[in-house]
Formats: sequence, structure tokens, C-alpha cells
Amino acid sequence: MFRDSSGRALTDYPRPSVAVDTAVLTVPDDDPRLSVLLVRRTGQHRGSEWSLPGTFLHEGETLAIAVGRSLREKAGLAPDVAPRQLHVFDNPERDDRGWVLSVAHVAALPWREIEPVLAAGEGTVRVLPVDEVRGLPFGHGDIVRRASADMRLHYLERPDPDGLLNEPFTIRELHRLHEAVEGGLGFSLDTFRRTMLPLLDETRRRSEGTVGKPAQLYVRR
Amino acid sequence: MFRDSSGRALTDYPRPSVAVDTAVLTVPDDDPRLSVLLVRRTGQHRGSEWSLPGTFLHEGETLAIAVGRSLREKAGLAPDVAPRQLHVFDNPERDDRGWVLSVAHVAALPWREIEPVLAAGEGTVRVLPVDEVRGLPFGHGDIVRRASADMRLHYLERPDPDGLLNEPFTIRELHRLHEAVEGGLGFSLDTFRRTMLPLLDETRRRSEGTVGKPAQLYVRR
DNA sequence: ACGAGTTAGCGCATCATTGCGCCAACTCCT
DNA sequence: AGGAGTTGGCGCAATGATGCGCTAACTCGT
Repeated sequence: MFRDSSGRALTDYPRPSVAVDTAVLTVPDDDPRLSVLLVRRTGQHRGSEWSLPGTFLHEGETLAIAVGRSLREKAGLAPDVAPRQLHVFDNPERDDRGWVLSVAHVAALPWREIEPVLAAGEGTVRVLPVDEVRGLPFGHGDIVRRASADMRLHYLERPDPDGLLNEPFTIRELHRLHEAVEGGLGFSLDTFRRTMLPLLDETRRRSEGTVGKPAQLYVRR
Repeated sequence: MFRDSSGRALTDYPRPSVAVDTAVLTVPDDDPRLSVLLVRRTGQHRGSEWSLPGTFLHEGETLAIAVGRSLREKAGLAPDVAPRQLHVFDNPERDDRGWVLSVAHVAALPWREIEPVLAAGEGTVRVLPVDEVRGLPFGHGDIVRRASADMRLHYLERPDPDGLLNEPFTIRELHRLHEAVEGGLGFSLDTFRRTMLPLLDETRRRSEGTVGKPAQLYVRR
């Protein structure tokens, strides 16, 4: 084992606990707004408050693995998400249990993966539009804001990079999703079409059973 | 002290050590290229290799404080930098001393603050253009790449947001700095002037003692 | 002192982007 | 069955961005 010049190992020095907290973002089918998944806390610490799913980092784990585990344990989700790191919250006084660093993450999941766990969760899991989130503990509100901003940037000039939409889709469906992520300030459908078209592949199919002229169906390049 | 349902405190669980590593970026007066500060390691661990300045997080510290301390101890710099977080490197095998998370940071400093410590450092500190950096240990090369990318984005449509230039300055001086940060793919001086002008304040002064027509001097808004 | 060389910065023509209008292609209602 | 209402998607005109050239204002060399 490694020892430094004063004969001590790394574990002889004070170290923080490291936690991960994740804003799982989605757009529900019945409410076209960017929304975040919340879980009701269990256990004696801040019990019964709503918060983002999180957990402590276990030995030998990477942060991404810990995020996956927290979603499985706290929300019943078992997806292969690729969480993106947002920020490390490092205020030593942040957590009243002790010295805890929290690495905030964002992950986007399609509604079809979220919906089942709402029913199965029996009231311990819920989904709320990001701009109706208020009063979360541990500065989780801040995480939601950063997650939304990151998501917006991520979606700005890429067609649904996180695969929230089922393929194939029409330009209009894609536009509606991006408007939801963008949160109102939507740009015109025309401009949107022009920026996204070179990043999409045409399929041979067209939309069926909807009103109006049938639309070309596309897949991501 | 907080104890969980099995009667254990946070400190009864395995925890990683947390380190900070910082890419200090600058543009030397005599070499118009974005460059990074390297320090020669001391002590028995990877002694005498060049690497980014870093340190372990101490108890009660924030990450920004630890970054400041590492720059003071390793490079003799005592600036009030506002380091930006880049990424947490979390591979459990990354450091052969044990389980270490490293939070990578980027900080920009004007050359006038860097130059003195090169002389004072007696060969333990040096500055290298970012695209000549090779073979750094601990994946520090990756940090330099992320830092450069972050810096480019940060400078893309803001006039010298990190204050590398002394005020007041001419548009041309600003343009040269941005070209250095951008790394070659410079855009035309004309377009640059047009995007930056609304973000600058004119002074009453004009440049003196240089060849050509004297230029308007500006300060950041 | 004067011309050659260099830089600043504005005006203008050209090129690219944007949004609007129009027509085509469907569904739904009567 | 046919007209009304919706949606898709292309073309065109207006708007905005881009780069080039010209003139002004200086320094330097002879």
C-alpha cells in the first residue's frame, strides 16, 4: 500500500462522503412540458420529503454506476442511461449528516420507460414540470435548474439526441418535443425543419391515420 | 452525530479521497498560443514528472479553496481566480495510490501574473502550448483538452471574459487574443469587430506610438 | 520633408437566413 | 360525395450577415 513521506496512507486523512443526485428528465405524453422525476424519501433522514433520487458512492463504483443503482433502488428504473455530470456541490455545511460532496447528474428518459414505475411506485414516485418544482431539500432545486439548462443546450441543434421519441417520427413530432424541452421560446417550424433535415434520414414510410397531409417519417442519422 | 438505521455514521463506510487538478491557461506575450502551466512533481510518488498542479481536498474546504491552495503551494501563484469545474474523473483504478476521485478545473490567468513565478520557480514550473502537451500522467492530457474546449466556448462570443488583456485595449489586440484561444480557425477581423462592439465601451483615448492609424481603445462593458 | 508601408474603420455589394404564402394531400363532418 | 378544415412542404421575397475595398491617419526610412 502507498504511504506518503510521513508514513500515512490516503485513508489516514479526512475524506468526504461522495453522493450522486440525478435529475431524470422526460416529457410526458399527456403534458408537453419538460418534467423531472421525484421520489419520496424513506428512512429517518428527511423522511417523507420529495427529492431527487440519489445515493452514496460505494467502494469501487464509478459515478455512472452509482447513478444507475440509485435509479434502480429509489425509483424502480432499470434503464441503461448515460448520465451526464453537471456540477459538484461542495459546500461543507450542505448536508446536516456530515461532510458530503454531491455530484449532480442529468439523464433523459422516454416517457414510455417512466410511466410504468409511476403506477408500480404506489405514490412514492412522481413527475413534475421543471418550472413547478419548489422547495426541494439539499439545493436540489438548483440541480433541476442546471439540468434543464443543460438539456436545452444539448437539444438546441441536435434532433432528439437522447432518444425521447420513438423512431420513426415526423418533423412536427420532433418540433413539439423540442418546444417542450425549450420551454416556450420555440422557434418557427420552418427554421426548425431546415436545421434538422440534414441530420435526419428519410424513411420510405409516411404518417398514416392523422388529419391533414401525410408527413414524411424520419430516423436519426 | 447522525447515525443511520444500522447505527453507523457516514464515516463508517468506505469513502474515496477527493483531489482537485487545475489547468491554468494563459497566452504568453511572446507566443500567441493558448498555453497551460505545468509543475514538476516532488515527493516519491511519480517524482520529477510534469503534471498539472493539484492537491487533495482538506477537511472543511470547498473545491475552489483547494484549487487556490494548490496553485499557491505548487506554483507560487496567489491570484484570486474563479476556477470552473470541468469534470469528475472517477475511474477507481486511475490512481495507483488508492481510490481517488479527481475534480478537474480550468482557470485563466493573464501572462503578467504567470511570468514572475516562472522565474521564481527555478525550473519547477513551465508553460507549454496546449497542443504540444503530451504524455502527462493521470489522464491530465484529457483535462488539458477539456479545459481548452471550455475556454474556446467561453470566449466564443464574449470579449475576453477572463480578463487576460489589460484594459483599455484595441479591437485588434482583442482579436489576436481570441485567435490564440481559438487556435487558428480565426474568423475575420471584420465579423469579430461587429460581434464584440456592442459588448464594449469606448474610451476617450486612442492608441499611441504604434504604426498605422491610431485605434480606438475600449474597455469591457 | 516626402513617399512608402501599415493599420483603422466605415460603406457597399454579395451571399445566406428567415418567415410568409401558396398549393397539395389528406380526414372529418354533413 | 363533396366541402370545410388541417397539416405538410416547397418557393419566393425581404431581411440580416459577410467579406471586400476604399479612404483616412498615422510611423518609418531615406
